[in-house]
Amino acid sequence: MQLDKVVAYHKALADPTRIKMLILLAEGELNGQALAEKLHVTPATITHHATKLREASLINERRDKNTIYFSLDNYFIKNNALAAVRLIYRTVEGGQLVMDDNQKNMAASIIRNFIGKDGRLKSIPAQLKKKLIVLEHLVSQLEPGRKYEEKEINEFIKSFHEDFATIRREFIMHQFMSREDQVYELNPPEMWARWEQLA
Amino acid sequence: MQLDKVVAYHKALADPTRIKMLILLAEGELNGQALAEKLHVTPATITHHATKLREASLINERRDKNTIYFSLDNYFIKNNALAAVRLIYRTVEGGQLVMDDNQKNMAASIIRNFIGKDGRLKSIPAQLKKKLIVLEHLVSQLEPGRKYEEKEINEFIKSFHEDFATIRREFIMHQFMSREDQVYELNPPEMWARWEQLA
DNA sequence: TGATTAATTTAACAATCATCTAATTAGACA
DNA sequence: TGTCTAATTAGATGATTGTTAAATTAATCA
Repeated sequence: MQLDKVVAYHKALADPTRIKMLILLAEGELNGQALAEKLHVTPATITHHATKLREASLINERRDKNTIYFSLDNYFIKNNALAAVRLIYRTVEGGQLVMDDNQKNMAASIIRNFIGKDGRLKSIPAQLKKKLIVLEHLVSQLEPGRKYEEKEINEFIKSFHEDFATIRREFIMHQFMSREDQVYELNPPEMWARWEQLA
Repeated sequence: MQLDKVVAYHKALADPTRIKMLILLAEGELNGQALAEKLHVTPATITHHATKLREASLINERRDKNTIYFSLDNYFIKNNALAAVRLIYRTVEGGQLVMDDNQKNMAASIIRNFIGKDGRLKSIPAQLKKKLIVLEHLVSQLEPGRKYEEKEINEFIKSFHEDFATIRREFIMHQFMSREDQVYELNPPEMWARWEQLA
């Protein structure tokens, strides 16, 4: 995850014509001339941009007779999306956050304070740092990648605390989860709000 | 169209010096000269890059005496990281309506007319079509799925125009947002009032 | 083979960009 | 007031970039 690769990825996406190419290709593969026509540029321009996208591994090509069809490389597009965030915050190693022992102890003690022996949340911490620690603790018990209905999320939260509306809103607000069309999903840990350097 | 926003975000991250600035700031706030020293560039260069990062909302500033301390805007950094991916793949599933170039140009020119170089709204268009274009432009800068308190919405609007009450009412009237129990939320774009076929 | 079609390369252009030096602004403080 | 100090601006320079028209390559097919 070196700096140059991250820069290259963002350079590739830092042009409106190239993004439009990718949007078009998301609906299916297209050849150079078709792209040129739809975007009102010349084929030479498409070649130029295709080269940059290919260098960043964002597209693949397939040859049929003498026309070349471009298609998305979904793997690279999606996997580099968070590369910059990872690099900047450099907190992640194999999906898990790197904390020093001090921080681990501090988090454990706060969780002990706010989570009862029955596993339920005694109260919602008012202090931001403590709140983030507790929210992270809760959200870690959700399944990554699974889609949850709002009702399921409510039930999940209610097994910890009555005020599911507030906590659900906090999940979204601090990027622990995202919602799209009534469907909730856990965000990758890179996106979670961090508490480590808060006072 | 949020394409511009996505491009701006990736442009901001498409330079090694800027990424290094963000990496340094992830460990804590720093002033311009400290950054200049650590990166072996002149303070003028830092100012230059800070301007770009600020325009993309990736950093915040705090003044103490005559020193300005930069810090990360974690919210914007993390929330834009997936913006490109969402934009590229959304068109497929959403079956979103696509504007033709005429309409794009018309919208761009109206936005140019009513939004100053500082990003603020010069006046509220009287003509419905123009008003919808401008409202859509404003509302596109809100985060889908996030719940906003009325105070937050007011602040958001005030960063564009003094008359937040009128504009907030327009947001509701044209279904850009909905309000429930004092909590505001962006509606899905399918609900937004459309201007495309107005005279 | 020659004709056709798609893609690439080349050369050129204007625009943008990163960086520097030097000059200027804006606050702080004595 | 005048002197620091930090930041910004202005102007210049060299590099990179997006785009095009024109020439060229590569593959197909009659």
